[in-house]
Amino acid sequence: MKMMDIYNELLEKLGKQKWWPAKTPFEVVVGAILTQRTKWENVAKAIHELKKNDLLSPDALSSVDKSTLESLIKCTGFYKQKAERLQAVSKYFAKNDLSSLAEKSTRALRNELLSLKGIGKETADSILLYALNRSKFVIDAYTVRICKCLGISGGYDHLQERFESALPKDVALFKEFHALLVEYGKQYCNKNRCEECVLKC
DNA sequence: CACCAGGTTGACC
DNA sequence: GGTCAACATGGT
Repeated sequence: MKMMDIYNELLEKLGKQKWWPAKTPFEVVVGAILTQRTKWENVAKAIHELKKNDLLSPDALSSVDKSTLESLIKCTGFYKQKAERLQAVSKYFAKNDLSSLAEKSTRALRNELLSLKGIGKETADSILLYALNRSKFVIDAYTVRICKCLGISGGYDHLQERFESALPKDVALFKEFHALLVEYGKQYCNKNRCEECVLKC
């Protein structure tokens, strides 16, 4: 099955997902950290709390009292390390505004993001794709599961290379495809009901 | 009560 | 190179 066929199957079944649900690039960054191993529903609550307290900017978030931040994001779990990571990442985005980031290569940006504590490959690529509009394909746990069902095995780098080399370098396509994989995974790839899979796994 | 959720890290082999 | 527990809350 070709990558584009998989995309079209998912799109037909689920419709456009229109990710990422965020108003600003920095909101994507915050969401990307908070959603690690956490349901989006809880992340949305936390982001709402941050907005209510005018903390959804790099300057505000990096200078807010840490225990205050912890209490606001508690519902996302791992709240102590996430508070620390959010502040480290906020300092980076306070120092490097969007126009200065726009001048860097995707490779350089990715390495800088990966050097920050709390940003691994998936979070870095989510930020690159959904906040900075770079054509990096995001691989998550659902993508790995679905690919395994389809007979495509391998780790993060291998799968990412498979998607990126098989697809046109279209940012909108990358965004929608990843969103579809996650949504499909949530609905059909929970351990007990693989049989409803339209991908014939 | 057990298990999972849009991962990352550091320790250990 | 790979594997593994720890991180913590909230929902089913």
